[in-house]
Amino acid sequence: MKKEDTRRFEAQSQIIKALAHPTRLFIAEELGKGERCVCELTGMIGADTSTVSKHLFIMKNAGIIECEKRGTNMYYTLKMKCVLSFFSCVNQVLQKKAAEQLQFV
Amino acid sequence: MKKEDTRRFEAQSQIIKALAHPTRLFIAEELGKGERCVCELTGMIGADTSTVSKHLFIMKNAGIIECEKRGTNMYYTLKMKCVLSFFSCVNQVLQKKAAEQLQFV
DNA sequence: CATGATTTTGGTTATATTACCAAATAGCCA
DNA sequence: TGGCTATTTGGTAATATAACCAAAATCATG
Repeated sequence: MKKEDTRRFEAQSQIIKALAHPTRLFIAEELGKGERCVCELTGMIGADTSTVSKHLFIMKNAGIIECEKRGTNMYYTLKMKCVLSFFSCVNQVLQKKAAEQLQFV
Repeated sequence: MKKEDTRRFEAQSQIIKALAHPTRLFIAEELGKGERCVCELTGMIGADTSTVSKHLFIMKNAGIIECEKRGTNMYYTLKMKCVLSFFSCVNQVLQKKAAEQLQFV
């Protein structure tokens, strides 16, 4: 593999990693519905605020979401809506796995 | 977040994690072109055979690829072609990031 | 300015991931 | 069978992730 390809795959994997966590998938799906502040997300997720804040940082850093401060609140929005298209494929994989499991019953 | 949602997001993230590594992205892209045996992939990747084998296991376990043994070789194929659609979105994110970087020069 | 609310940052610990080496396994063929 | 090739599995060490708590930073408001 060429060095330039390695860099490309590293950059790509950084973005995919930014989605590869249950909490971050939830955030992506939730922000797909509209903007949310950290406290709203924290309430829904049920983790420490600092934990949620760090998840948001990872996603923002990857370029998936963006934020805007209004008052004391930080509002996050989904910048790259296309990541929502991941879900349909992922669910296809899950369905296929489930169907295959059934064959062995 | 409900318990059942948590399980769903965990299952989804397991699949996305199976793609969230440079080597595994390479494998996905390569298998998108056709079946490959472990030794072919190992040659292209330039890592230990056991390392590549473990990457393949993770992807197979996630339901993304499947394999078939012929002789002493194990041939892997991309089972869920839809994962290739991830790339287009990921590249959009990368392009947008690159474009934004340029603004600050 | 002091207070309270929201968010981020720093620090620590626990867990997960990854790479490599060595050894085991499986299949082919002389 | 014995040896050769391809692949997987087990073990270990290094690194990366992730959770929580505490503390700092930011902003509105009395």
